[in-house]
Amino acid sequence: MRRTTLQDIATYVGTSTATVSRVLGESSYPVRAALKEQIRAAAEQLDYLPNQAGRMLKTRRSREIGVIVPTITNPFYARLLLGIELEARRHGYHVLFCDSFRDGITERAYIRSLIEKQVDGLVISSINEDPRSLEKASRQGLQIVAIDQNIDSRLIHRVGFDFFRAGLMAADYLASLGHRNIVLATTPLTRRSRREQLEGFRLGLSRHQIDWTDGRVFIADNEQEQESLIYEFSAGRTLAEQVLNTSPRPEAIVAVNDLVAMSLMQHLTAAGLKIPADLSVIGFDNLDFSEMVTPALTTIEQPALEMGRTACQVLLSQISDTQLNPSDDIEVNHPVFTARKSAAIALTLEPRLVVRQSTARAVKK
Amino acid sequence: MRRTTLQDIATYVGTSTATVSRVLGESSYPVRAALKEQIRAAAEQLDYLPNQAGRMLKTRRSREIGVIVPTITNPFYARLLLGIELEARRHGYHVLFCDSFRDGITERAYIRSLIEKQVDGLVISSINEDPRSLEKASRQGLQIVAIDQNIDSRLIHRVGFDFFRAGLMAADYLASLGHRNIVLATTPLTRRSRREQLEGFRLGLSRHQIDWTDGRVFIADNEQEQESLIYEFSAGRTLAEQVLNTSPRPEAIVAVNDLVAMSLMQHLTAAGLKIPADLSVIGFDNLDFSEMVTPALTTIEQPALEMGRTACQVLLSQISDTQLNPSDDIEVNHPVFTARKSAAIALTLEPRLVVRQSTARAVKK
DNA sequence: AAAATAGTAGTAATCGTTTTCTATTGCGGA
DNA sequence: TCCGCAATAGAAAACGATTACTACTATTTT
Repeated sequence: MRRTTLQDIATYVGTSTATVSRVLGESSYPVRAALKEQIRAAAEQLDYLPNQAGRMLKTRRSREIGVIVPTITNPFYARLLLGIELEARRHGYHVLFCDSFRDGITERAYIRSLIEKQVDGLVISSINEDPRSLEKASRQGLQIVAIDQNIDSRLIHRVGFDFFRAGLMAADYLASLGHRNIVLATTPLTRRSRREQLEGFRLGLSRHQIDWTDGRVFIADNEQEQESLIYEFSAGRTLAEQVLNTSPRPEAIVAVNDLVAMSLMQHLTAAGLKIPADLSVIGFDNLDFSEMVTPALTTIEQPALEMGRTACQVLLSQISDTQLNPSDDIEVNHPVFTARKSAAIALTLEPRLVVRQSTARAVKK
Repeated sequence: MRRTTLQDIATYVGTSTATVSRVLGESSYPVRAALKEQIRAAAEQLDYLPNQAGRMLKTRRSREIGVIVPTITNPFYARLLLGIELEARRHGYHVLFCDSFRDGITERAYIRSLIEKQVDGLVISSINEDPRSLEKASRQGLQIVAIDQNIDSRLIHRVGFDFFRAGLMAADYLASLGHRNIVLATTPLTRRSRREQLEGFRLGLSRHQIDWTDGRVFIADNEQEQESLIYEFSAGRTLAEQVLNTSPRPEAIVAVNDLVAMSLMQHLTAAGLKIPADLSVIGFDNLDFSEMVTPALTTIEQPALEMGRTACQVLLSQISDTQLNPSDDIEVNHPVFTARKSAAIALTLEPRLVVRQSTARAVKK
């Protein structure tokens, strides 16, 4: 049951571990062709698989990156993870996956644990506003890319999304359809991205001379509820109630993301409202599911897969940078990308409006 | 930038690595209380985090388990992964996540790579029918739990689902609503689970004296298409076309899973059919999304979260079994569970019918 | 009073790699 | 003929943790 080691092969062939390592590790160090063959054959014969723990200890690289997301049951993050994984695999890296379950303590424990595992880098959608725990990790030599959020720190790289512009676009679009009584329905504004979205939303309204009042933002405060594993679905229900209890009833709703939008529509429809005739709804993300619901959801796309890919590219480019390994350069496919030595990289992806059936022109009164 | 090691702490305090290791590792070996304190303080001071590579090499355990699924963008697998992770975390284990992208080669490469990483165990929803690559891994000392499928092997543990019974229930339910022209719409029958589902479906029909013909099974053969990352959505479109081109048109459809069902409904509705008035549809899985679509989907629940949890419990129980570590016994919450030494464990979860709005009584003619 | 034992700490071996030395050839050029 | 260098290979020293030994006290036990 003991696994085959380099030593086993060396003994089997009658050579030393040094030579075996050189052959199997494709080193440029010269070894007699015949011996090479013998060693390869023996490795095959004995089902040799290198023990990464040993290699890792010596080389100080694990070829693993950690990924921390708030909830994998949100398809947005599932897709993000896929993008990261696809790119990681392309470069021979593995993904250590962690679901923080939207809990700061769990998140910090994971960061710590990932450092112990010697991951070469970390992609995180952090739920902590405070960058200190990340900066500490960064000072331990860990390369970090924050994703889907904006963190202020010279140590942390960022692949973000223009939430402000997204909020602006949503408000602008609804206003341009003639709606005036437009509201924002959101989960608590604990993440900066949500606050930016709100600011964009406000600017959008003001551009159309729509007055701001605090009544324009509905917040679901059932962050803790676990009745559905997708907590946005509970939030959507709560928000639907709030909307129904408000008079005059809003004509158009900007939902903080597609999941909330879907749930909102479900409950509003159940209460007898016709969407988009009675009420327009717009979401953010453009999940695969958003065109499966009825009516198909109008939304602002946030390209999860591309975001994951890009984040991973940035991370790997920085890792090979740090480790001075010029052999395999990682190319980052982003126009704005410029690798500056020892400065945090920040990329921003642009929102795109996807019009479907959940929004309609305001009816003239 | 160099990380703190045990040696650094030892030097700092003026003691040996042995003592430091004993203190920080909470060993039962006695160490003077004062010294203990000093060491702990120094560890804190120097931001010490143990290097798992070193530990792993010596202890031969990584406290990592690998998870391989076919596509994380399918919420069923996302949820399964969550269940596994939740349970793993509870026991101090980490998850190395791998998406095989429904590709056998990739899957095998991952298995190999996971062994190299010294994972203590593996949970896999394998897309390879042939258990040999898994058995080989098992012979390398890896504990393996196959999930969401049935694999024939004395070496591989299983946490499955009664697909046969599920297929039976679906057929039975539709027939009991008075439908006679019932069909099965599925992706290719490359997985055993699908074939079992089909067999259950056949038996269900025969119990209601409904004749079998090959025309009762529709297969979408666009497994390769990547137009949507959720390939079931393309499959659903293809199947919808097949259904629309068939005459007489089926009265009721059993879809191979909820994703296919959703897509089917979307395209059939787009073609002008009313569901469930013109046609009943039933799915499998009971995704969170299945009640968000219109009409809300009737389906047979396959409890993904519980399945993930159970699989992880089984795996961990076997790991601590192998490693003769009786300290932390893992409890498997399943009635049928019996830990038999050196025999594969097999658990089966039972299907449950969830009735919603996509199915209705047949209209009398 | 001698011997066994509990408490405490350090030395050194070990896990499986990689890599730096050190050594031994044989060969071409001076 | 001698020197330097390329080709080839093994010995041994890392990497950072754990742990089996060894060793020295200070008690207990007999």
